[in-house]
Amino acid sequence: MSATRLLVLGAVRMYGKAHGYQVRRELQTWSADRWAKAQPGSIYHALKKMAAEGLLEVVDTEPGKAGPDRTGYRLTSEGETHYQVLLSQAVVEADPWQPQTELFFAGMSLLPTMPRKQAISALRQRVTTLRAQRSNWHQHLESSEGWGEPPHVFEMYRLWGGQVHTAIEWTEQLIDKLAAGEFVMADDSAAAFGAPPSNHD
Amino acid sequence: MSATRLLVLGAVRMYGKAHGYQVRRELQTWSADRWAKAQPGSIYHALKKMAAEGLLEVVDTEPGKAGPDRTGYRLTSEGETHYQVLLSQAVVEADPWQPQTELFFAGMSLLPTMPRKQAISALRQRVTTLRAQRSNWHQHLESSEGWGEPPHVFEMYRLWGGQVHTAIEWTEQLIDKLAAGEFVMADDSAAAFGAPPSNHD
DNA sequence: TCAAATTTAGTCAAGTTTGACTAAAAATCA
DNA sequence: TGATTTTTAGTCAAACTTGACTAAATTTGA
Repeated sequence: MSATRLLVLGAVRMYGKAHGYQVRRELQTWSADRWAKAQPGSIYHALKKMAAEGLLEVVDTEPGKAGPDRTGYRLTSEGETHYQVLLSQAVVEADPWQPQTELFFAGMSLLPTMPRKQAISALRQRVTTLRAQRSNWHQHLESSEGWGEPPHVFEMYRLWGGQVHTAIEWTEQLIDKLAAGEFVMADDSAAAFGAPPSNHD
Repeated sequence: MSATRLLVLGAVRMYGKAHGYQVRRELQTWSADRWAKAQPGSIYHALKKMAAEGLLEVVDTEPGKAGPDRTGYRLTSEGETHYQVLLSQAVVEADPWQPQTELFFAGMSLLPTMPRKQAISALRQRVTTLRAQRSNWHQHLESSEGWGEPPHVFEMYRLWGGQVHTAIEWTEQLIDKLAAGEFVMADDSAAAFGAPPSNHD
C-alpha cells in the first residue's frame, strides 16, 4: 500500500480528469516529491499501472499543445472505491515500524475529501491503535525489562514512545477541531480541498 | 545515502567477517527488516554492490556446511572509512522531509561503535539542525501566515513541529546521559556493542 | 525579429526493493 | 531407520523508484 498511489489517485480525482504532468505539478505544490516518492517516473508508472488495473481509465490522448501528447486519465468507479479504501487506511493505519510520515501525510493531505464524521471516526481509530501501541511499549519497558537488549536500544524505545505520545495528543486535538466544525470537509461544500469538480460530462 | 548500506556495513563490521545470512539474521534481531529495508534481496544486493565498490572484500567462499556456499565479506579500509562517514551522517542528518526514522534508527543502533565524544558532538549537531528547523517552521507559521495553504496543511505543520520538539528533548537527554558516562562506547571497551572483534588475522 | 531560456509532457536505463522460491543439510520424531 | 520439518544460504523475476534526458512549444528580451 503505497503513498504514491494514494496521492496520484487523489490528484487525478481532484481534477476530475488529469494528465501526468498535471498530477506531477499538483503533488509538487504539496511538496510530496520530498516527503513521499513522487518523482516523475513514479507518478507516470503509478498512472499506467493503475490504468492497467482498471482503477483509472484513459479518457483521451490530446496531441499536447506543448511538447508530447497528453494522456488524460479519470477515476473509474473501482478507482473511486479504491480511493476511499486507501485514504481510510492511510489515516487509520499506525504501524509503529513503518515510517508513518509518508503514508499518513498523504492521508492528511487528502483528509478534506472525506465526510466529516468519517474523518473523525478514522482518526479515532488511529488514536486507539496508537494508545494500544503505547501501552504495549510500556509493558515491554516495565515487565521483561532488563533482558538482553543493549541499553541504547531502550533509548530508541523512549524516543519512539515520545513520538507516539505527541502523535496521540495532536490527533486528539485534530478530532476536537473537526468536531467543532473546523475545516471544510467533503460534505460541507462541493469546493472542499481535493474534491472532484462537478461532473459535467 | 541508504540505511541498508549502513546497517549491512555495521553488521559485517561487528563480526569482522560475515556472510550474507549472518548479516540477515543479525539485522532481524534488530527488527531492521521492519523499520528499514532489510529484506534478503536488499541485503545481498548491498553486499555485492559494496564489494564491487571496494568497500567490502570477499574473504572466502566456503562450500556452505548447510545449503549453498557461503561468501564471507570483510570491510576494506575504505569500507571502514565509509562506515565512519555514513554513521556520522545518519546521526547528524535531520532532514525534515525524509522520514527520519529509518536512517536515524540505523545510526542509533550503531551509536556505540562511536567514541563517546564523537557521539556527543554528532548529537549536538543534530540538535542544532533540529532547532534551526523548528525556528524556520515557527517563522513560516507566524509571518507569511494565512496565504494560500489550506488550513488542514497547517495542522500537518503542527504535528511536524511537535515531533521535532519531542526529538530535540530526547536528543538532549541522550547527550546528558552520554556525558554522564552512561552506555558502553567504542572507546570504553573492546566489547562495546557492535565493535569489531580483535583482529587476530 | 530571432536566438536563448523556460515550460510542458513524458521516456528511459539504471538502480533498488520485494518476497516467494530453491536446494541442501541438520534436527526431530515415530 | 526413514520421513518430515526446520534451518541455512542464497537466487531471481517482478515491481518500483530515481532523475537525467528528449523534444516540442511558448515566452523573454536584446
